[in-house]
Amino acid sequence: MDPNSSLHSPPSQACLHLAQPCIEDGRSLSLQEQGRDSPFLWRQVPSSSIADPDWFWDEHIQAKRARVETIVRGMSVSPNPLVPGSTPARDSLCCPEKSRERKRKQSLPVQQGPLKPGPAGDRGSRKGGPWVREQLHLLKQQLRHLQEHILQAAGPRATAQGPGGSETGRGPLGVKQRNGWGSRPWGVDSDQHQGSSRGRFVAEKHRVCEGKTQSEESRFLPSGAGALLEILKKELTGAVSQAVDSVLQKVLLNPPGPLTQLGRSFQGLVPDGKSEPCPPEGGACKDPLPLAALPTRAQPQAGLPLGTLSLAKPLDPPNYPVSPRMIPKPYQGPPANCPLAVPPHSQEGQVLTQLLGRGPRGHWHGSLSQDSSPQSQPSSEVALRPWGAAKMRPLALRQQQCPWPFTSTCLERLPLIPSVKTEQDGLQAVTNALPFPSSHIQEGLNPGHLKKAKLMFFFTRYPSSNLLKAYFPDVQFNRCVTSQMIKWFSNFREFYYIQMEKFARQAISDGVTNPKMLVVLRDSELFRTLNMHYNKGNDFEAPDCFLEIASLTLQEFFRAVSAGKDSDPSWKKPIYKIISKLDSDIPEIFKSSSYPQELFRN
DNA sequence: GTTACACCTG
DNA sequence: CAGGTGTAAC
Repeated sequence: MDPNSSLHSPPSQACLHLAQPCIEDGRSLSLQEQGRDSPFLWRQVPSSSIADPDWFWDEHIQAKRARVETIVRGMSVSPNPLVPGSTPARDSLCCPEKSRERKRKQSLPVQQGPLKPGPAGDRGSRKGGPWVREQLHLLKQQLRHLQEHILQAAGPRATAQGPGGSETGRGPLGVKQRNGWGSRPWGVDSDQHQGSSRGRFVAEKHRVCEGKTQSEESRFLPSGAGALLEILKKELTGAVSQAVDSVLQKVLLNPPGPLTQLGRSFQGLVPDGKSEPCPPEGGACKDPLPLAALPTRAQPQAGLPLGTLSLAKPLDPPNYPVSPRMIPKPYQGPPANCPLAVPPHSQEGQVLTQLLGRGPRGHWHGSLSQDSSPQSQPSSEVALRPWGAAKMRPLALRQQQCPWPFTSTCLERLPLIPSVKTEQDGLQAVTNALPFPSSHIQEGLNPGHLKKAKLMFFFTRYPSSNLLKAYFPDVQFNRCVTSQMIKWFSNFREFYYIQMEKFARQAISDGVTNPKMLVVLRDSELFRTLNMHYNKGNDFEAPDCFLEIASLTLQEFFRAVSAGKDSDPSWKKPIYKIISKLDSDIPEIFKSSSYPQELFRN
C-alpha cells in the first residue's frame, strides 16, 4: 500500500546491527574448484556415437537422452545420508486419535532435533556441502560432455574432431558449461532463475560467449542439421541446467553448509508455475544487502505516533530482498546412505531429492519420488528416506488414513486425494523433465509447513487466512487446515508476547526508565530466544523489520507495565492492536510451495 | 452461526 | 503445539 511509508527508523539500532557474515562465494568458488574430471559417470557414454553419420541424428539424440537419464540414474544411487532410525514410526495407521497423539509428540521432536544448532551440527553441513557441490559438478560435467558429443557428432562434416578437434567445442562450450546453470540459450527461465547472485552474474557473462559459440558451431553444420543441433543442445542443456538450478535452489534455501546467501532471485526457479520474474537487475540478486536500506514496510518507530506508521498489511509485491541469508551453520545432516532401490521413473527427482535430502535438514526436504512415482514401492521409499523413513510413508498409504489429528473434519479431505494425485500425475507428465514437482497440493500440514509458518512470523504476526493461502500454495486449505494454521500463529504470538512481557518486566526491574533504551538487537537475549523459537536451525536470518517490531513491542510492554496498566485485565489489547498493524510484507520466495519445505510428504 | 482471537491447560 | 473455552466482531 504505502511502501514509502516505510520510514526506516534511524533510531533503531537494530537496523544498524547488520554485521552479518557474508559467505557469499564460498560455494561458488568451490564449484569451480571442484575437479572437472569426474569420469565415472561418463564412462557410460559410448564414445562411438560420436562418429555417427548424419542420418543417425535421431538415434543419436535418443542416445543422448538415454545417457542423460543414465547419468541421472547413476547419481541417484550415490551415497545418501543415513540416519539410523531416530524417528519412530510417525503415523499410526489405525487410530486417528492415536495418530494425533503421536504426531503431537513425535513430529515436533523430529523437526526440532536436527534443526537444533550446536556443536553436533557440524557434521551435516560439512558433508552436505561438498557432496552437493560434487553433484553439481557432475551435472555440469555431464552437460559439457553432452555438448561436446553433440559438437563432435556434427564434427565429421566440419573440421576433424580429433583429440584436438574437441577443442572446437570445448573452448567456448567449456566456458559456458563450467557454469552450467548460467547457460540456457533458449532463456526459458534463464533470466529469472539464477540460483545465486553469482549464477546470475555468470549467466550474463556467458550469454556473450554463447552467441559466439553457437555461430562458430553453426558454421560446421548444414543449415538443417545446425538448427537441429541447436535445438538438441538447448533441450539437453535445459534439462540439465534446470536440474542444476533446482538443486541449487534447494540447496541454497536449505544450505547444507556455508554455501551462500541469496536473495529471492531464484524464486522463480521453483517449477510450480508461480515463478515470478526476477526483478530486472539490481537489487534482486545482490543480496547481502544492507538491510537497513530495505524497503521494510511498516517500520515501526519506537515512539512514533502509531498513526504515522504504515499500517499496511497488504501484499504489495515485495521487492524485499528477504535476505534469506543462510547462515552457515553447522548442521548435523543425516549421514549418507546409498539407496539402491530407486523407482525407475523418478530418478531425476530422486537425484535431487537426495541432493536435497542430504541437506542439513533432511527431514525438510523430502523425497519427491512419491510425486513422480505414485506407485513407488514402499520398500524403496523407506530406503530412500533413512532420516525419516517412517515419516515418509508412501503417499498411497498415507492417504488411506487420516494423517492429521483432525479426526472428523479431516475425513472430508479424503475425497480430495484422488484428484490431488491426478493433478500431480498430470503435472508430472507435463513437467517430465523437471527435477521435482513442486506443485502438488497437500491435504494436510506437515512440519515443513510449520517451519515455514514460523519463519513467516518474522514478517507477519497476524496473517489473514487469505495470506496464508497465498503463501502455502501447496496446501489444500479447508476449515481444518486453516484453523490449524491460524492456531499456529496464535501460538507464535502467544510465545512472542510472553517473551516481550517478560523482558519488559525484567527491564523495569533492572531499572530501565527510558523505553527507547530497549532495542532488540540480534545479539540480545530476547532475540535469541525468539529466534530459537521461530527459527531453530537458525537457517534463516530474521529480517531487520522483525527486530524493529520486536523492539517496538518490547517498548510498548515496557510502557504499559511501567504505567501500571497491567492491572487492567485487558491491558495487552492495545499492544496487540498496535502490533497487528505492523505486519510486513512477506517475501515472495515464501510463496514457493517448495520453500523451504519439500518435506517428507512431498 | 461463523470466525478469529486470547487465554489456559496438558 | 493442540485442545478447550470465553469473548467479540461480522
